[in-house]
Amino acid sequence: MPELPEVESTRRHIAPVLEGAVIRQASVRRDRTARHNLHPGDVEHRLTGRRVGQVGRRGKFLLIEVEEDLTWVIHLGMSGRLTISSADEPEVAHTNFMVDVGAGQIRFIDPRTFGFVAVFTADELARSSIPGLGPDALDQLPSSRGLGERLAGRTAPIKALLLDQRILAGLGNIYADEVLFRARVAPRRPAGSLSPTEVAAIRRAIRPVLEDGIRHGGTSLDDLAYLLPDGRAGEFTSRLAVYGRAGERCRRCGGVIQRMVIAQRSSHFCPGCQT
DNA sequence: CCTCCATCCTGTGGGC
DNA sequence: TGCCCACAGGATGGAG
Repeated sequence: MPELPEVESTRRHIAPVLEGAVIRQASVRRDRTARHNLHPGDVEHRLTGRRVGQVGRRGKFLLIEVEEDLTWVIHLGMSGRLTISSADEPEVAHTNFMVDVGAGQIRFIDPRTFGFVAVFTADELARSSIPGLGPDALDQLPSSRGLGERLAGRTAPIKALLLDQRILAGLGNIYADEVLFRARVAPRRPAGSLSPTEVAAIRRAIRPVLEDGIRHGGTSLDDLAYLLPDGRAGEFTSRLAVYGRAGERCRRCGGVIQRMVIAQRSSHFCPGCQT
C-alpha cells in the first residue's frame, strides 16, 4: 500500500537512526528481496562497515547515500514496511532484510516480496529505473501547465496516468482516487480531454492531499500491512474521502460512492461530485 | 510511442 | 469448521 505519504512518514522515522551511523552488519534473509543487484551478496557487502549519509526519497523510493558513492535503494512494494527494533526483539515473519547500526536495527518486513532493497554504484543507478521517474509529486510538483503538457494527447484515463510514475512520482491507487475527488474530476476521463481548469484543479489537489496524508502518518487499511516504523498505524485511513468507501455516503454531497475498475485497479469516486 | 494485460508473491476475508 | 476463490497499497515487460 505504501505510497508517497507512507514512504515519507517512514523516511522521517528512520532518518535520525541512520544518518551518520555506521552499518555494523547488513543481512539479506531472502534472496528475492535483493534481486535488483547482479549478485545478491552485493547488498550485504556494500553496506556492511560503511557510513550512511542523507536519507532521501523520490516518489515511492527511499534513496539513501552510503559512503564510496553508493546509493541504497529501498522500495516497499505492496506490503513492505520498515521497523526500528532493538537487537533482542524477536523477528516477525517475512523479515527479509535488516541492518544493525549498533544503536538498533532497521528491519524490512515484506510478506508479498514485491518490495526490494538494492545498493547501486553511480553507474548502476544511472541504468536503473530511478532516473526515469517523473518529478516528485510533493517536492517537484510541476506547474499546472507542465502537468497539462504531460497529459496532452493521451487517451488513457486520468486515473491510469496519475499512477504512471514516469509522469509524476509518488501517487498510488489510494491517493490518486483522493486527489481526483478533491479536484472533482471523474477517474475515467481521458487525460487529454481535461480542460486547463480541470488540470489545474488536479494539480492544486495533490499537495494538500499528500500533506494531509503525511501529517496523519499515512494510511493503514488493515493491521497487517503498512505500519509506521514505531509500530503505530497510520491515521489518515479515517480521513479518506472515497478510497474503500464504495456504497457509503459522500461527505460532501451525500451521494453514494461508487467503485469501478480502471487500469486494472479498483477506483472509487463520487458520481455527484466528480464529472 | 501508446495502451492493455499478465505476472511476480503471500495473506485475508467472503461465500458456500 | 473448512475449502476455494477473489482480491489487495506496485512495477515491469511484452503483445498488439
